[in-house]
Amino acid sequence: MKWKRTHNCGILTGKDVGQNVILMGWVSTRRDHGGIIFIDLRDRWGITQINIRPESRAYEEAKKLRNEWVVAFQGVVEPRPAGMVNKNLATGEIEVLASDMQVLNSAITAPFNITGENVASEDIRLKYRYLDLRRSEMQKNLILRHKVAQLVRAFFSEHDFLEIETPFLMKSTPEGARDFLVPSRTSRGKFFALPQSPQTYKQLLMISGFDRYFQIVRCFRDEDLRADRQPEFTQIDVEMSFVTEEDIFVIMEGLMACILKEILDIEIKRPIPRISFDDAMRLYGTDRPDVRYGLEIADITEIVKNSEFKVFSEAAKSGKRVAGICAPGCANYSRKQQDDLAAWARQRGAGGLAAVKVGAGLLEGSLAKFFENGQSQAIIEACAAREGDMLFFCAEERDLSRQILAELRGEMAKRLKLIDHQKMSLTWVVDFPLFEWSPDRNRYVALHHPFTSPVPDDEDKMLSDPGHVRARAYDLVLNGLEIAGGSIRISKQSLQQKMFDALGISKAEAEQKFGFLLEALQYGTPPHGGIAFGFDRLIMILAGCTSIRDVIAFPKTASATSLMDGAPSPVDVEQLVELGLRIKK
RNA sequence: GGGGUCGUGGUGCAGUUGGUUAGCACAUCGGCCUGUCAAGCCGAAGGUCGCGGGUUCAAGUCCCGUCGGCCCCGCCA
Repeated sequence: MKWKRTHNCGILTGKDVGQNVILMGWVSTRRDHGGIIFIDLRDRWGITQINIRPESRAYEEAKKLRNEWVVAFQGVVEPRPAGMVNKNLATGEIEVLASDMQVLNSAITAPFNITGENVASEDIRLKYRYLDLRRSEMQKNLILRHKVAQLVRAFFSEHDFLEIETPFLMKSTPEGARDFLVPSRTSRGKFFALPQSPQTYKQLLMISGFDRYFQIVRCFRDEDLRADRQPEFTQIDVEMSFVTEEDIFVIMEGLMACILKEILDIEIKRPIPRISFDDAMRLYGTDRPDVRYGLEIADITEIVKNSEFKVFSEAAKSGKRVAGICAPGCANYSRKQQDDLAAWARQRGAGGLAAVKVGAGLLEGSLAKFFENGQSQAIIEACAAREGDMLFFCAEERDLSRQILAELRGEMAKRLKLIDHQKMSLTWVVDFPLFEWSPDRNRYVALHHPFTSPVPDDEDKMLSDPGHVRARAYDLVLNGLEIAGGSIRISKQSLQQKMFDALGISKAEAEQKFGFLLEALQYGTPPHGGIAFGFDRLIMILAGCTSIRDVIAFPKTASATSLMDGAPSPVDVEQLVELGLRIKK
């Protein structure tokens, strides 16, 4: 490389006209007119049009240029002729009239188009991820990711937080997700685990006195993948001492306000609304409600218990819930549309889906005759329905009812185009249960994690009535996606021990697995709590993507492999021998 | 572990109820062209339809299996 670059490809504008410049980048497109040749030269800052005329010293060489070759151009910034300005380009007012050129590297033909429409399928993109990342969309996403990371660091730093790194090689702990294990060479037969989150470390940092900690940190969970779940992902991890929920909410609301303002220029209203877990489940059927639209669930079990409509009354009497949503203005739904929706619900495990039209103050249609006027009116009132609406009900066990209606809400919102995609709706979900019954393990498990503090009033129920103990836990939900979750932690050793008891973890096991924490808690632990954001998910939403793979530079496939480098892969026998491992056939 | 869906030249797609030489766009190569910006025009090369088996006179098209991508359930404190 004989030359030194003077400018990047996204910066030159009309005010630079006349300057002699040297640009370097990739050939994005070439337009060879036989005489004049145009090259769109691309780097991560943008695209600049290079104009190569037959009289230029670069001309003969430029005829050989192909897409994705790496080249340097020397030339003068010139204004484009009248009417030739490209408004789609930041540099569209100018072009560089090339006087000389150097090919820095040629390129073989790319396996897919890097510029233009015609986006390759995802497996090809993943195999050639380094080329996929040249596409402007991917560049935009990773630049956005960087910007948010910097905002987060600046925000926390300004609020007196310290970024402290914690180990990736740690002790495997029970509970929670499956660990990724790393065999130890020096302690043969023993294993490290990669952190599912730095949970215990950040609590220990609080004990150490590092009040106000944060970290943008990789976490690892060996569980099956989803569009919003990767085996390694990034959290914004936060912990504070001498705080209550309110202190944490205030800081996190400040962070979200800052990010949404800086990135999307959206002002959010603070405080962010809160909803209890119970209310969320009752009104939305899920603990992460999308509140960009209404369509709240109405429970009419008690109203229809004594109705003539056997499907409802018998279900109600047998303990099932009869509940539904009101679809505004859908009274004109055809028989076929109703049947399709019922089939859709049956596919999800429902027995069926009853559709009832709302007329002037009374229900209408084939089911209406089963309800007395009083019942009819009560149903309309419970659903806050108006004439011209359509009510959809199912009669199922509580959990299935919630699950189906939660999905139905989403489906109807989509069909009725009730979702404002510009909108960012944040909600705190609070008052989670501390425990959840696990039929698999035949015991209660921690809904959040075993270090979550119970609500003080409920402490005495931890062993006698675990199902009704509330947790000092909270989630932050953005447009129906959980983007953060946290809690006030247990800071007393005795309460932590009680927690393990309630979880059916023996003294011996607790000592073996969490002994270090139980011991540490006795050395003067401040009350503390925190939260962790799913950084990838947050970026995904801000970028308007539907998969976190699109905001991660080198993601894994749904089966947790890397198509680019072929990981995971077999290793040499020698490596296994060193570790004292043998592969079972 | 289960369910769904996709798999056709380098890439993205089309291929009717199974039936003559598998189409189109972009990319590639060659030619023409001095103002384009997804340049244009002319021409060429390139696929046996993920893989294996089966049904049939005949399969890209039907069936079974298998591999891979994606989505969902389980799982994810």
